[in-house]
Amino acid sequence: MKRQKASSLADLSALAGVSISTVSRALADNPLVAIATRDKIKQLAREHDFQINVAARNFRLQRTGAVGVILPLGHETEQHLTDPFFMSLIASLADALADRGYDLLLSRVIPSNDQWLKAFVESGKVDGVIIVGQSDQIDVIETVSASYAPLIVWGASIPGYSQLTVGSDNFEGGRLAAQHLLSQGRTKLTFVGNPAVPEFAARFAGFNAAIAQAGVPQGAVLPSHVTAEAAYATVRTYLKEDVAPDGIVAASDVIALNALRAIADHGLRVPEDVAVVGYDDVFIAEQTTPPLTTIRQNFVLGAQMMVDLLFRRIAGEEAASVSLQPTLVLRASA
Amino acid sequence: MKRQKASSLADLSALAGVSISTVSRALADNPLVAIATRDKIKQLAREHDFQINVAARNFRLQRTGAVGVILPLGHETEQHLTDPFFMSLIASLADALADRGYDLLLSRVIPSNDQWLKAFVESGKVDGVIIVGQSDQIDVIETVSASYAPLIVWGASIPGYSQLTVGSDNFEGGRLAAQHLLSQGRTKLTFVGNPAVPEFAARFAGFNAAIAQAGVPQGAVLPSHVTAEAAYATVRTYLKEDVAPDGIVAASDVIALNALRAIADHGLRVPEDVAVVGYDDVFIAEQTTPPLTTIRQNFVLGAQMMVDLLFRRIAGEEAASVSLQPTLVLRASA
DNA sequence: AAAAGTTTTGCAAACGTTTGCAATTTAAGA
DNA sequence: TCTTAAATTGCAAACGTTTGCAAAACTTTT
Repeated sequence: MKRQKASSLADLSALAGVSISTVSRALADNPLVAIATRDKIKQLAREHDFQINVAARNFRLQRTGAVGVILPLGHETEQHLTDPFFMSLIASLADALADRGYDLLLSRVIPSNDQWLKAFVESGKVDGVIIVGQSDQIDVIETVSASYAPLIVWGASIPGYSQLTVGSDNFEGGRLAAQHLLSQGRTKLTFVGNPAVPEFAARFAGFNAAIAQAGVPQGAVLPSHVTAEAAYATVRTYLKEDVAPDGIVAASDVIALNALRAIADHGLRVPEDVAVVGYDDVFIAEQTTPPLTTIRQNFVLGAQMMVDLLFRRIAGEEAASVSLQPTLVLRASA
Repeated sequence: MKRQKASSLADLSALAGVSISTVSRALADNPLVAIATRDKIKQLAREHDFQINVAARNFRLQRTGAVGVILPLGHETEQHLTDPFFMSLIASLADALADRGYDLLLSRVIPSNDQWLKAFVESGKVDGVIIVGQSDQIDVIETVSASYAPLIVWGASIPGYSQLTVGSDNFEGGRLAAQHLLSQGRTKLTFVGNPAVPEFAARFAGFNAAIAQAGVPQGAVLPSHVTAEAAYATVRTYLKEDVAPDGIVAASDVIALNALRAIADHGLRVPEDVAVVGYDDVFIAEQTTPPLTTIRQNFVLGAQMMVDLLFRRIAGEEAASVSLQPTLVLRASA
């Protein structure tokens, strides 16, 4: 009977013959309580394998110990389901939050009205929110972020918007990709990806900037959706109807992957006839045929920065948006 | 000043000139309170956009409103990071839980000692736990599951273990894959994947059963790790040293993908020289060259079943393990 | 107009913690 | 031994809800 489980401070205090407050303080190693008492109580806690009730503590402390991570599924419902980049980012977020003793509350939301975010932050379920990808909800985010500080967004920092973002420099990434192709003497470049997605818009802008600087003919754009079949079909059709480009910059690796297939199925060779540069450097990028030259985003660092900024905001400190520099990863496709 | 935000029942009760209890009941549409009062209070709540404090409510009701989803990273730390199948499963879990008004608390754990699961369930942070993949923690899970009912595992149901599992019938899946190759007249089959992983062990057993039944020579096994490079290297080496098999069953699509590459790099053709069957039917499976014939696991249904069983357990009802039938998806690789 | 019944409201406890402050015990100084 | 200071402990409130039970306010019946 001695080793029964103690499930509250009250249980433990009865066992130890002291008050609840003393038990609470003892377990927190508060020097207010005599060291002998402290040890005795901690020993007792161990014996009866006491686990403090986290929910109760958090409630008393007026916090939740959790951070909400939201995936808004705006224009591309399918995308986030499986997009390896976002998944890696989330895994890293989970780790970074765990390091600080926080839990990750995962929430997929399909925005139906523009109250979803407001409702979420005001529900009191989390101490802060990280939104993974702006999707088409940038204005909703902006509104809420004006009055709710602990809110960090993975995505583009757009002029005129004050939301706190962390993201790789998509303009630079797009520029890098195009520049790489241009440096190989390629002049007919096409960007595949839907510029309605803010991230993609910036990549496209960088792509254009590189082209403009090189003084070659303007590039084309294929506003493909992110899903696999859509990207494949788009590129396939494009190759049939038009003069083939000699270089393709894809807005993501998933798109690039399908571009590779489309090009192969069309009877052209990569990179000899058409070079392809992807974006993200997801884990399959090095397993495609040929392995994909791509723009790498450092998701581990990104996750850490987001969590960093978030806790700064929670603490009421200043914080500024961060732009991470993407890098070109050279493989065989370009 | 009128439209100030009310942040507690107390605020609202002051505004309405009634007691807190009445407000609480009114918002819950409790018929105990007069309909006129109810309407008035609900109106007031809307005007001052009142949001109930979920944490406080859950605390009072002695629940958390959250379910923990744990990814144990046992032998293959890298695997779950990006494995598309698990990610899809998690996304579906998020949806299924949201349907019931529950939140998903995501937790990646690298088992250091055998107390991690016990500590988690006793922390009082969640109302139930879903473990995604048994990893090498099957005994830890079994121990905890003996005394903690609301615990569901995605994985294999193994004789002698009583943990409540949902999983696809891995034996059947392995059998299907091998049988398909055998039906094409192939006789020298190899299984690629590490049988120390329980799921893989069952697939391998099914693979062997099909071979035994067909009466052809026993199959070989390449205990590859799940990571990309490892799988590639394993297959590559294998092809060099030995008589090439004419059929490969991979324990996962990621492995299959790399087998495809290794075979191609070795100068053999798929499926003419070597046919390959994958496992999972992740979204890239139809984008490989050639597209992958594979065994599909229905993760949407799987997620729903898990959530179903979990809530049955939470409600104290009976529940039994579920085995989902996998299906063969025919594409070009076999 | 009083009694009995019905509807509506409010009081207060409870959930398991943490913590300011007061009370008690112990030690130190005279 | 008595006073004063220091160290240790305990009391009680608070966090925002929900809910059993008692009280109050109405209705109906007599």
